Amino acid sequence: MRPDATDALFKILADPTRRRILDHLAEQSPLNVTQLAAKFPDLVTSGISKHLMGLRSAGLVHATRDGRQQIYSLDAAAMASRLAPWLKKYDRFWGTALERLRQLAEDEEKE
Amino acid sequence: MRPDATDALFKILADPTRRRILDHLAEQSPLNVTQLAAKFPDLVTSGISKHLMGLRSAGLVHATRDGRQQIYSLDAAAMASRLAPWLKKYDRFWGTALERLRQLAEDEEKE
DNA sequence: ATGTTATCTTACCCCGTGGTAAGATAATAA
DNA sequence: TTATTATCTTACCACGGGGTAAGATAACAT
Repeated sequence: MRPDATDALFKILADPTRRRILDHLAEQSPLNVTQLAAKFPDLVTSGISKHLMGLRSAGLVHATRDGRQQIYSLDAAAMASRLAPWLKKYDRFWGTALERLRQLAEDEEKE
Repeated sequence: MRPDATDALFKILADPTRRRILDHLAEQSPLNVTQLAAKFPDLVTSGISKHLMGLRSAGLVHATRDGRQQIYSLDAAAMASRLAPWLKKYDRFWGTALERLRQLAEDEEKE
């Protein structure tokens, strides 16, 4: 009943805008708040900042300060380790799915 | 802006009760609605039914009818294939994380 | 046929939260 | 110092959605 770490992770990942922020940071890191906000023309900077605060307190990104700017980077290792316990529950089923995933990645590389 | 398949997936996975339903179905399938509802003493059957309908329309579980009972099973292959496109975006980062995941699974088997 | 059981449907409440706007804070510039 | 820029904070609104309760359906029992 009381929310655990996995609950917090999926709650954070539930929002499309936050996942898109992660996508952008995966493609290019680091970025400051205004650079990220520029990628979302129909959103306002404070909203992006709020999402980033959430992502940071969830530990999926980390921020360093340069002057007055907060510079965000993806923490992919943290993402993987937060996700692992949940994925592990279904190992029994998608042991083959991981193979398939690896295959997808290899197919991608060939293009 | 318009929601895509990944948005729908994470929206469905966002709710802790729905993930727990998936957990139960991973542990034991198939189960009918009342059997599943019995696992959630502080929730009412109609709520569980509603969640199951959501999971079914998201394609993560499938239901067969036996008399007047709807019998639900986990569709782990579907889960994996829905999750793969998103996971694939981060392959570059957690190529090693997949190894780590496999390692976790192997450690589990030893116990 | 009626009664009963299992599930779905509908309507409703209410809390959480994404989004915005405006003010506060902090750091650079002049 | 003052002005400006970048970010955070706060307050607020509005919508979505989880949860419940009660009614509707459908299938079996008698």
